[in-house]
Amino acid sequence: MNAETRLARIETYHRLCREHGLRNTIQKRIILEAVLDHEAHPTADQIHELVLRANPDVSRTTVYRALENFVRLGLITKACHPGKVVRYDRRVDIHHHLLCLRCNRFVDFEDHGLDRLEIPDTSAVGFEVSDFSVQLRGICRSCRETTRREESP
Amino acid sequence: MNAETRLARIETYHRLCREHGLRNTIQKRIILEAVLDHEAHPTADQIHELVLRANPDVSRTTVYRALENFVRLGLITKACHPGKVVRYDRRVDIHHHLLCLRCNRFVDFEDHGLDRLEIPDTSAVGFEVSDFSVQLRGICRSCRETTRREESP
DNA sequence: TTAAGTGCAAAAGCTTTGCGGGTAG
DNA sequence: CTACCCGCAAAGCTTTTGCACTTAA
Repeated sequence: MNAETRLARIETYHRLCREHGLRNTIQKRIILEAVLDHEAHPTADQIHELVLRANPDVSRTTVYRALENFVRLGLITKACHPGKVVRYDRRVDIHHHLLCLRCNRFVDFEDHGLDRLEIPDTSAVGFEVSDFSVQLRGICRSCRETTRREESP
Repeated sequence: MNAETRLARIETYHRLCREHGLRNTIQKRIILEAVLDHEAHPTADQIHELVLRANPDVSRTTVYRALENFVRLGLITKACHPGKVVRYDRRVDIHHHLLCLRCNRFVDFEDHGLDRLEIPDTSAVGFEVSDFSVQLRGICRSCRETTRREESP
């Protein structure tokens, strides 16, 4: 995430705090920065670990609370994946994902063709769609290489 | 799920058991049928509840083990969603999802236009894509109605 | 016969909650 | 000042594991 986008997001955070009567505490600020600096799709606990480097006194509970807060404000999102632990995502714009069916690796994938996908009519089911994302499933490079090595030893 | 598809899946299960040297036990059979009969995206615990109706002696542990087994065999899949609990899906064919950003409702969505999406080139990242799915995010009917009621009381 | 599968109990891991005290606005 | 927020400890869920016993093939 480039410095400009990062700064803009932090400004948005301050604005949303003012608008919603929320407090801008040291802890929340550190937690937000930790998510923004994490490229992958971190769990609350992974964020907590990062946060501890900046301030060893921030509790796990506060991290859980702040992250849910940020999601509600639309500052970050939750990643949609098949695992059993919540993962957060600093990205709020349209992007897509690759999922490895063997090792569950879950990474971002950029493609302008996919971005231009035409959203179908969902009025029949009463849904008002605002956003979408394509998930591509398959086998990642390292898993394919592992398979090849096993098959021809 | 129509009776024909259901039967075919159970036959596939028997074939996969033979091919992999796995046993066809009463428990696994009941658990498989419970997933096939569940239209939504059930958790392991929801499946366990259903299973208990058919046989009150099947343990939760066995349900967890069997479901992971079925996923590995490709008999069922795991649903990709933002929650903190694993959800299973009896569907293994191409289909799409609607996610309500307010209440987290997560439902299937059929659209042949989306089915024909052209899979982009992922060779640069080393992924071999076999499958895809589109997730449409927005607000569901009942959440929109709740909002409207709150705004104009 | 024998390796896969099962149930139980216990452990492990993730997330939320209640509460007393702290602090930003 | 006061409403929001914090840290702690404890509870609440979900999921996995070790082990002795059972059973399908």
